[in-house]
Amino acid sequence: MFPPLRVEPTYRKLALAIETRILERTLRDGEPLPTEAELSTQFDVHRSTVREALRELESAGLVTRRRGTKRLVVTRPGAARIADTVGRALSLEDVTVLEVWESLHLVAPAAAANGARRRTAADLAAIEAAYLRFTEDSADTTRALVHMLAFFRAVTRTSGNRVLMLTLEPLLKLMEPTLAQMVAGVPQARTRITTAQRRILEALTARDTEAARTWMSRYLRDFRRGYELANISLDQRVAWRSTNR
Amino acid sequence: MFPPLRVEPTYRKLALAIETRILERTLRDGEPLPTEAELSTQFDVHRSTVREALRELESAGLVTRRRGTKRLVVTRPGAARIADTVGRALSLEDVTVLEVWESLHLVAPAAAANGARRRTAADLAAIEAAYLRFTEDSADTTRALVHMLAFFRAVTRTSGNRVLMLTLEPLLKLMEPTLAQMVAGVPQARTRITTAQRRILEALTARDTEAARTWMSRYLRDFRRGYELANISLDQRVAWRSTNR
DNA sequence: TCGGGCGGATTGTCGGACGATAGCGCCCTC
DNA sequence: GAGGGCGCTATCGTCCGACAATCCGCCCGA
Repeated sequence: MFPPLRVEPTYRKLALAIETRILERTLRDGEPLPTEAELSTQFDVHRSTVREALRELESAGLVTRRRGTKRLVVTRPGAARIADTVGRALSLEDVTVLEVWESLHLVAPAAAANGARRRTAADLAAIEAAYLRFTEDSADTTRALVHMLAFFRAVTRTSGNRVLMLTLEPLLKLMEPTLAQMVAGVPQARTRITTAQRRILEALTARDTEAARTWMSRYLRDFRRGYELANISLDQRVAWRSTNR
Repeated sequence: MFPPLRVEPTYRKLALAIETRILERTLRDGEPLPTEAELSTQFDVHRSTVREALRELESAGLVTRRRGTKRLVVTRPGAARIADTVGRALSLEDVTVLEVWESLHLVAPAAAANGARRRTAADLAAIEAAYLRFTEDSADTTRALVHMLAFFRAVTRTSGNRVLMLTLEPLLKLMEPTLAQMVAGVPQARTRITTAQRRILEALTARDTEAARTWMSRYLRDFRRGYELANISLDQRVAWRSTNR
């Protein structure tokens, strides 16, 4: 009968106001935010209130502070931020490695198939670069992982679908710990990874949609085999370490 | 050579400390957070600093205030929160409707196929409920949309994969505005939606994996047709309105 | 022209204050 | 004994003001 009559605290209204300006591009990516004092006088609230609003925006990744600088700058929440947010949420839901693997197995082959049609020469170069880096620098597990993830990203980028790219990020982040365990624990892993990556690269080069899908799928299925060999249970919850960005 | 030597402000360290306690389940879902004063004395910082940290956690959805209540309560960032965060990020990337549709067309059929194997009687009941609500209460476009989204959610839930469920949310949220436009603008949309939903329901009931996948896929392809009929360009950027939760 | 130093601007944190109200217990009534 | 109203107190929201640290831009001198 009557409207819900909910009063939002000032800091929230303020955060929303600034967020709106960012969303509608009045404040654009890269622009510095007005100073706290300025916002304080413009909105006629105390600086403490402004600061609470800013912390909210900062945590949302809409504004960030460049390293060793003072002013806040308008930013788009990048892949890393999203991976963090979603990953944290998923880990709080006690999601299992299997669920993440399934999702990756859904996204990556489709992205590869899509990419086989649209890939440009530059895309291929990026993928090949990641592939080569893996072959040359996979002795250290941590570094090997970096290159593997880069390969996934490069392949997914060929799909030209930014939603998929964003979706991929949390999955990679959540897979990383167990993947590292697997690579470290299975001697033949590196060879098999190299082979699969090469096949995928070849398929993309040849614009062979189905081969790209198939090899990506096999690549991921191989991970599962690796997990078994390394005695990693797929039913365990995903690991999560807070990134102290 | 030397460590990066980065000093984090106190409010960030504080936020991280509390976040860690939540992540490791020392503070559990539903529990009330200590009062600001308590945190202030425990960590020996000023209350303003505590409040800045709390705003960060609040914005991350790790703590929330129940309606008309004072204390903050530990929460898991739910689907709505994630949809919000990811949706906002995607809209800032100027993602197109096509990209979202493609992603949905990737996730939903796979979820349905998966669900055809695992669905329980309760799952079916939930899907049927959504289906019936749509058939009975779709005159108003807004309400029709609610039921359509509920159908998607119910079907995806049968997959038993919470990653997929979480992935789905932002997609639905981003599709909603154009979907509404389409349903409002295409007379035969409601009939076709009803048919497709029924087929999907039947396939899930019969545990027919491929039929479930196929019909979900057709259902979504029909959306595209509807977009054309309603003269909605797939290349337009997704709409976004800030949810003032 | 370029390096370096100086001063102002801006952020991070603090101490404290005060009104509004949610939460809780007390007491009163039936 | 149960239920409901009332008032107290704890807690939040917001504000005022202060001060140190440090980043930034300007100006000066070599």
